[in-house]
Amino acid sequence: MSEKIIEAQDIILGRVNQICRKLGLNNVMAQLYTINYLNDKPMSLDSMVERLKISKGSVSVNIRALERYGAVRKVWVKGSRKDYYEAETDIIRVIMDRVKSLARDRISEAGSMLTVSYDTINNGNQSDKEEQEEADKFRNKLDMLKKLHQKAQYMLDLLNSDILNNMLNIKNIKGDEKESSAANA
Amino acid sequence: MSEKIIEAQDIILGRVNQICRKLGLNNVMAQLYTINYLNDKPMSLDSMVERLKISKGSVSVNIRALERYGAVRKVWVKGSRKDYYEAETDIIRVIMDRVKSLARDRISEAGSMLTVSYDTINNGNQSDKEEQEEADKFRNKLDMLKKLHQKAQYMLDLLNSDILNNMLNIKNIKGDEKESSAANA
DNA sequence: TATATCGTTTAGAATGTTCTAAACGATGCG
DNA sequence: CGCATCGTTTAGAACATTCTAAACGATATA
Repeated sequence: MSEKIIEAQDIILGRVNQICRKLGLNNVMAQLYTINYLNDKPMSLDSMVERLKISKGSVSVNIRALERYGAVRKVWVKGSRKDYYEAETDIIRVIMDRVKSLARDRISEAGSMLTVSYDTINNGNQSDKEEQEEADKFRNKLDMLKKLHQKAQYMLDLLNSDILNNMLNIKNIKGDEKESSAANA
Repeated sequence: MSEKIIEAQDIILGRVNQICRKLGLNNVMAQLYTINYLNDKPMSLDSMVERLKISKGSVSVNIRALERYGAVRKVWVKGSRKDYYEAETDIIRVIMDRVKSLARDRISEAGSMLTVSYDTINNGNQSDKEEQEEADKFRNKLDMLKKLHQKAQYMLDLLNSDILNNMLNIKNIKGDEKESSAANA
């Protein structure tokens, strides 16, 4: 690969690194995805090691995580018994799938948490009037959280709906200069 | 505060901790926000220290970060010269503001990154035909990223639009049992 | 079967982060 | 003033993570 291309790619890799730092994401995974996305040919583990200058063990672990998330695919290359990978080019889908998966788990966990917390506060035999008042106020807070929980569930349903997905796919972007139909070669 | 309430709150605090672990968020900030949200009265630094069993320095730093993000407010309490805080109860707004702020910065940075990468690849005088072909393929990838960048900008505009915000506020939740008007005491 | 070439696993080093205790500066109050 | 009570800052300890090199196991090939 030419020096110019490597230089231009490294600019992107550097930015990816910064983004991961800021957002608390796994840098190796992000960079692995990036080079697979930018490269035209499927890449072997060794070529990724060479490209990013990291250990093979790290590549092995993180590329499989990417595969699990549907971000890269293992592809067969004739005449080689190495593993080759290529990136799923629909980045938005990759991200949305991950976000939805995380959100679904969190919402589910929050639901059972609320149940347990309700039970705990209700199983008390408050003799004191002061304490009873406190408990009522806390129950009000739990009710607010319950509403929030339902709203989160609603938002997740929205993410899963066709409406949003169609918007993200079909909607033409301002300044697209009539080349959208010619671009899908 | 009664034991029952503390127990019920701790269930929530435990879950908050797990969520932070999974999503790579700052646990102290999240727990500080949580107790301020759950408590009816504004809290002093000392009461937060006592409640979460963490150092005052940590509370000091993190509560100010929360204040900067608009998640808590400093409030005046008569007859005390301590600082008291109370939580902004519109959690969705707090989260959305933070997400939008992060997204805006990342999108802006990505834009300049693409410019630099374009410049780098274009400033080469490719004599080799092979290299020129490689460069063209790479430019195609950059074009794809440019499209993605525009789409991200479009999504951010959508987040800032009234449409989405109205949906999140007005839309009644399924199973709301006609109590929505009576609830805002 | 012996050997070479893969990908995977893992112990421990290197690195980052998060927390606390103590020092510090500021401010109110007698 | 001098003391007491705040919130803030910081050096370093405690903790968690990420990475690597090397050992390992599996598989193809001769």
